[in-house]
Amino acid sequence: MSKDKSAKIPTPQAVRGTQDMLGDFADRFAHVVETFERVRRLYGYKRVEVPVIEPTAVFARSLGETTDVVSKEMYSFDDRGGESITLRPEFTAGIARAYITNGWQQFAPLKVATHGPLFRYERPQKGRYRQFHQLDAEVLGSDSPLADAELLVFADQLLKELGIAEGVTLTLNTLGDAESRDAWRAALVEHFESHRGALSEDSLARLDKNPMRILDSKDPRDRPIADSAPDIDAFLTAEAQDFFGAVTSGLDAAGVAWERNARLVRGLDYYRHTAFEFVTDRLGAQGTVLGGGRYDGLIEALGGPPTPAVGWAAGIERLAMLVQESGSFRTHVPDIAVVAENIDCELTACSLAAVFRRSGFWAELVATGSPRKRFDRARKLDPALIVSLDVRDGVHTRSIKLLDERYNRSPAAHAVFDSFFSSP
RNA sequence: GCGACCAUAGCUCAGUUGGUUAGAGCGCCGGUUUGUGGUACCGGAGGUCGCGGGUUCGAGCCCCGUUGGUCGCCCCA
Repeated sequence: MSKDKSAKIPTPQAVRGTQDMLGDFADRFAHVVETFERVRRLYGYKRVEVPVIEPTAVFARSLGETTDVVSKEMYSFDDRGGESITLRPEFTAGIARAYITNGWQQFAPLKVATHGPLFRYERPQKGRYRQFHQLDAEVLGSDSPLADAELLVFADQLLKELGIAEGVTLTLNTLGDAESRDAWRAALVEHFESHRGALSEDSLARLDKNPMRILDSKDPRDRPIADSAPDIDAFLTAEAQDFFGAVTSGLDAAGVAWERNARLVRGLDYYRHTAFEFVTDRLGAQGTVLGGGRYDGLIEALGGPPTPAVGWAAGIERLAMLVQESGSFRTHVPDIAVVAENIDCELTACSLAAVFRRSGFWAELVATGSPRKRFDRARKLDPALIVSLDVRDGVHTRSIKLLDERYNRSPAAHAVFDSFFSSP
């Protein structure tokens, strides 16, 4: 063997913006997914699975004119057949594609839910990763405002059951129908053009590319101009007004609190009517916990029949961080620690631990290292019950002690323990 | 793509105006307290000070570059 340290094999690093999860955080992550799976069933959302990879066209089409996003922020590559493939940066486009190519129109209106990894080539920061994970819920083929309302009530219940609704606000806006939206957009452009000289450099660029985005600019120079810009309300058609009214009435009827945010916009043209975000100030610059809206124009943009649809997505990592902060999720600890305090007890302890496990208890066996320190190490596992096996002066001893008074399976564990030592 | 801050033991960090052999706590391993106990004490293993250059008699410390991380901007489907 070489003693030359320079010959040491370098360990490859994790890909930038990806993360490894262990223990508590991974448990919280799973808890978020499990809660989502439970609640979506209460609302009758079918489970749907779509590929992680799609032809690049699926996302390029759905993202339309925002060329920066398509060209710079997607993980795309050519496969061996020369086809351009993209790792999904969102769920909606893939689900819309599946809806069209599988003829799921026959099930409309179709309520579906899924979760899994997504990929975006962005600069990592708090709550923002290159591989991240989302929960997703969509209703395809319904033009009813009650579909929007139900989707939001679902989201609200999810956050409440996760115990993180405190400090999270549902902010809501309408983008109107195509006619309303176009009229509003034109009025905004006119307003911003008239204040062109006072806008920030960033917003001047937005004025050409995506003028509605000036409304939520963070630059203090833009705020007065953005705040004095016209709201969409004056441009809403009667139908659009009724639609928004029906959504908010549905929310009120279901007891879901909401706030109007007339500055909440969506950059893409296929978004219509409802736009919403559940926001918090506890996640740094990434304040959106769950967001979505109605995208009546998307499926048509992908070459399908005109199909109204509405949906939302939520970042699992962000939800897991909020779960951590709220302390609403208890760390998993073992039911029982079985300690062999003497070498002659190790096999018995091993056998007893196996019996506990077969009886449905999470049992940890502590039978290595210094015998004198095993009990202390077992205590540090924070089990509900602790079982000690020892040999004192040649006599085998055993004890089982309850450490967590709230633990309700203690009698069952005692029964297993007694039975183990009374059987021949 | 832009900016700020950071990088020392497995983890969290200290390390003075640049000055002998780089430290602590936690964790890990072993031993002692012949004990129903999360204690205390003793000992041990573990470090290319992110990497590469430079300045200097001398660099963990100063300078340049680089890589990575964090946070923010842009973007946000």
